Amino acid sequence: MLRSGGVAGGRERPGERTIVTLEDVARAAGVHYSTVSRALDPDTARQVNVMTRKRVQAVAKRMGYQKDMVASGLKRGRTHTVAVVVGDLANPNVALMLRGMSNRLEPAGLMPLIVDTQNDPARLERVLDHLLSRRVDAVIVTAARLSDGPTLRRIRRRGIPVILAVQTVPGIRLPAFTHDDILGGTLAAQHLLALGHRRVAQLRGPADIYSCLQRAQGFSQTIAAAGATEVVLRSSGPMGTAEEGGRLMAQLLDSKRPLPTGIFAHHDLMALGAISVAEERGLACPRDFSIVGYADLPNVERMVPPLTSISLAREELGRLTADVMVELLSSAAHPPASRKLAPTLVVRQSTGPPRDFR
Amino acid sequence: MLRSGGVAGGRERPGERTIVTLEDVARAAGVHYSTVSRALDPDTARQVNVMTRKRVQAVAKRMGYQKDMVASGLKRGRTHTVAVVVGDLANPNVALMLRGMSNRLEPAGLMPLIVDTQNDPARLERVLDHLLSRRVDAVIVTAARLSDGPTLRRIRRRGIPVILAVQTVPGIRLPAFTHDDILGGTLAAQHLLALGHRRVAQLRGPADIYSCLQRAQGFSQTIAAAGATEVVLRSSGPMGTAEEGGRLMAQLLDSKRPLPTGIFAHHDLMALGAISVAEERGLACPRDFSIVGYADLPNVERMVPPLTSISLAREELGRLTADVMVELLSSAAHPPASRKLAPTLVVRQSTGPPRDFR
DNA sequence: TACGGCACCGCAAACGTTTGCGCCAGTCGG
DNA sequence: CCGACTGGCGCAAACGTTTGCGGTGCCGTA
Repeated sequence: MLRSGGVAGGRERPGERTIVTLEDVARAAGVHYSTVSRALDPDTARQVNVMTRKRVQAVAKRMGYQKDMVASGLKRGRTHTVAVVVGDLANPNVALMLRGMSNRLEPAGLMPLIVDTQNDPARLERVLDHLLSRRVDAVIVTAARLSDGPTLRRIRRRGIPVILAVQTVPGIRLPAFTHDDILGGTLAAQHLLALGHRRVAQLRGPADIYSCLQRAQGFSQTIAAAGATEVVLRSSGPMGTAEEGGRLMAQLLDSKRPLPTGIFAHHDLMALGAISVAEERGLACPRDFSIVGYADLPNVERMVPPLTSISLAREELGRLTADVMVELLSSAAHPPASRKLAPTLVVRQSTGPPRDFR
Repeated sequence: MLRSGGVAGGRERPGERTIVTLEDVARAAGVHYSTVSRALDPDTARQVNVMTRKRVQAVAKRMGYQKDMVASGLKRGRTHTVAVVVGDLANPNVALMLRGMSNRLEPAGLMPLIVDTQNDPARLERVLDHLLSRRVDAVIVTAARLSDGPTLRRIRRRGIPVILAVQTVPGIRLPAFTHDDILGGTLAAQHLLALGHRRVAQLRGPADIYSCLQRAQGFSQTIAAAGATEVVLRSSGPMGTAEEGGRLMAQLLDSKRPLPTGIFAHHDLMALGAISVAEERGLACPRDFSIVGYADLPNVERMVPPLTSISLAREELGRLTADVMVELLSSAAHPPASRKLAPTLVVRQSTGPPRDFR
């Protein structure tokens, strides 16, 4: 029981947390509470006479009855809650995707339970256990690292539906809704090649993120096929941060080789960090080198220079994933198939022809 | 039911969602399940003999027992869930605050249930009903509009603790954790005055958001006290968007009066939109006019020009609110007192002395 | 030996829903 | 007029925990 005393506290008089139960309504309506339960559930409402049904519904409404989802969840074994595991809530990409997801889940009566792993793989396991204990109906994992495979399989073995979004893990038998990052890398490469760049560099994101491997693959393949030369720098840092981009750019500038004219950064922030470092050394972005970012962060078009980037359909990915989840939980039909969303290239002013072309 | 063979399906063999109950553990340990319950709850563990306790705990661990929080919630009346109502998940400000909040709630065993109202006041009511039905232990509302007062009072009358964060409503008797927006407005005004601006403008945010009223009050008071002249433009739009900022700036430019040399925008995005519009008409930002933003959005320092802005302690606000919530739910002591966090001015390059000073 | 006290543990009643079952009163076909 | 059926509803058993109460043993003291 809750206790006591609050003046201007967050609570009104405690204890008077007056909840209206089926039994209360039943008494007021002069029927058994099982009848009330049936009358209020659309699926069973036709089992009760239309007159009593109307009456019960009226009484319930008047008394402000609200089904206790906790009790219902216990009885039915369905909590109408789906957990959404994200790597970092503050990442604009995930925020947008979450919005798309919420917009679809809520009308379907599903509540997203958003948990943040802080990009800490160890937390994923703890968090998933906690979620299972809360009896969520399903889990959407948007922050899977390559090393998370065993954990994910373990969860699935618990008999709970798991869907991956944004990130996936190769070889895992789970439906995944991702961006086509190979295509993303390819688009970046094609763009640089089309501008005439023949010496390019790649600033790669963390190696345990599958989508970074994909981006790298798409990019390198396309570059190699065109016979251009590529130098690859690998980030060991946490995520695609500006600091990491700056660090890699510094490496590039410090090397003996001539600076590549075209650069592909695995993240917009990395690109921005790289540009900053270059500018400190007197290099200007579209003039001395071109750079393509990734993820098309909000407001990146207002930066200097406005960043050419690979744009991802984030909200749509969220919506798509949610749609599939709703389908999976309601009809329990065939298992969903994975899908990839095609990114697009957005050309702005951080890319141009290489200097020796002019 | 679904088929299995579990090809790419989200589930393993269906139906075998095998959950281990107290009774299962009890059977395996040769005790009554009430004993298991006691042995596993730290609060009651000392009621059971240390030997049986150890044994039961070992068996429970071996069998992978996990308390069913749904059943526990039904029995105890506490779900260890707090709802967090936000206006827009994609807003970087709220994302950061949520991160701070989650970081404090989760270690305390509380799960944030994040719901997005899409800045639609009508949704607030629906959403709150839904949350009550899920028996959340408390609610944190971060998106309150002035018109939401009655709704908030209604919820509090339901006997559930409510805490406001970021936004508050004047005269409401609920603890609120906000930024000191009067101070924010004052800082902006002082900065412009100190630079020598005597004709200033204010691009105001929506009038039903209390913090915008506060910003306006702090700013106007300070300007008036210095004897400078101010022109105020009111946004009718939804939120502090770039479009809205551009629209107000256009109004300002279209008016007969000479352009004010110093501008205070209620939001960074409004400031950016205003700058864009001005540049389209051949005006440059620190040269022809100065502008101060608000909220210090991430990466705003990488814009052109890097924006002078009022910086808010977002994560800290989240942490603070969460701390108070944890306190409130655990000790049930005195009701918490409201607090305001002081914002700071971050001077970058969108402000400088007025032209006639040079 | 009797008895109060204590530590430990089992019993069973909740919490608020859902739902299979069965009862009752009509209705209908034969 | 009887049996079968049906629509409408009540009964009660779950779902998995928590927890007040009481019952066992066992100890120590009188």
